[in-house]
Amino acid sequence: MIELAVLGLLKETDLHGYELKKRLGSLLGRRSTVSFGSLYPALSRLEKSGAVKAVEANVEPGPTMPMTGALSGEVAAFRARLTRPTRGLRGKKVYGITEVGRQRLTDLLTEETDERSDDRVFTLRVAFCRYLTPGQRLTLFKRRHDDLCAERDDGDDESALDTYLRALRERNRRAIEFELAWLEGLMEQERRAADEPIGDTDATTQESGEPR
Amino acid sequence: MIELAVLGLLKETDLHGYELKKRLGSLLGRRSTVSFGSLYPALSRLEKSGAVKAVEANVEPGPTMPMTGALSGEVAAFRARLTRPTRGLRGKKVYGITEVGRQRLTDLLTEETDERSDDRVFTLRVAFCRYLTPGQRLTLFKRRHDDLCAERDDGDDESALDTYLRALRERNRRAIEFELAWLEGLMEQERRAADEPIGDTDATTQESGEPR
DNA sequence: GTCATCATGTAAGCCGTTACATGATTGC
DNA sequence: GCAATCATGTAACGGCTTACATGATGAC
Repeated sequence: MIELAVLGLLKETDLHGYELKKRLGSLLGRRSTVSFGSLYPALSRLEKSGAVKAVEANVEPGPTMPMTGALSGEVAAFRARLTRPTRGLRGKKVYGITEVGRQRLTDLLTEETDERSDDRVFTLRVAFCRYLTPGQRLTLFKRRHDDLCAERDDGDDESALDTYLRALRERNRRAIEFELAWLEGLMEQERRAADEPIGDTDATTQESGEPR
Repeated sequence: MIELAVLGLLKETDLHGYELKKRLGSLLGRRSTVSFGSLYPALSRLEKSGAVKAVEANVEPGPTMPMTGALSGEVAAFRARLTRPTRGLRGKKVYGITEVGRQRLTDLLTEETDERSDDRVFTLRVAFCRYLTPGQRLTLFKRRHDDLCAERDDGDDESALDTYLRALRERNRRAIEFELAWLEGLMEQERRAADEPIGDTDATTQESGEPR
């Protein structure tokens, strides 16, 4: 789950941990944001497994001090030797995704998961599904659709429930119905896109990962 | 979360672990059902803390064999000595809630929780809110309402999202709106019930826990 | 007599959290 | 110089899962 989130965000652009957490927060909403205590260890794991690597912080030389003459080069080299090589000016450690990471991301996005694996995983998959092919997207939506149908057609006891249990059932039923309709919209859109393969509406996202 | 579920179910009637799991499954739907590996240890913890205790399995003597004469009593006593006292005929260990447990349940139902504590906790609270006073119920609903409002009024960036991120935002916004309406219905109902204190619609559930 | 189901439990491990510790940079 | 924010990390722990081990009962 956290790996999926990190790789998905890093595929778009290089980022450091702190920024990663902020983006994750705005992606998932205040509820269900990850903590530093799980984010940093996750980054270490991903680095160890070769899915991401620390990259030179891309400091645009724009508003840097003019740095008069030959000495400035020496100073920069000295500072570079002091701080660890992949740390930016403010101790930042910027990560980028690798080829291994890209492959891993695709796996995480398409892998078949155990029916009731956290809604957040599905949400993240949709959030990053622009990195999938139309066919893979359809599969993703279809699987969710089937799961929801199974849940809907499941517990219809209706056996003497009190007011609140009935209210809960009703809420659940309608929430499922709503998401099914939403999914059907997405699937329809996907099929339409497949039908007109020339003037597609969203060509920019296809393989847009800038190769570093 | 699991404690809340167990205590809530046991308040209605004594149950053994296996049955508890089944009821929990139908209460929460196939997604998010708990496993034995967490249920049994949870029961042990609750027993250790005095919130539940093993009770004599209430075997209705209905379809028991006639048991001729004085010997049958001896046999029954022998079997009772063999199996541990609180185990039923089939190795079942039936639990009942204690006074401590009832207090703990009320705490778990009314306790203020950290904004984003699993939706399942809220669902369980509603499922068992018949054990609360109308005022406590209103508080429960109101808090949820406020949390959802905060989430809704939160991230409205709208800054160049792709199709899928926009779809996700829209789904989220509408799901929140829907649940807010649902909550408002529940709150209205609660207030109406408070206004007509005589001919209330659901009197049976008020303090219906049979004292063992 | 054997298979499915009922029933309870333990062990290992994953994934995440909170709390703590540290330090750099910016704004006042 | 001090506080707020940015930034990274570690340690301890919680809660839940899977996989495993065990055994009773009922149906056929």
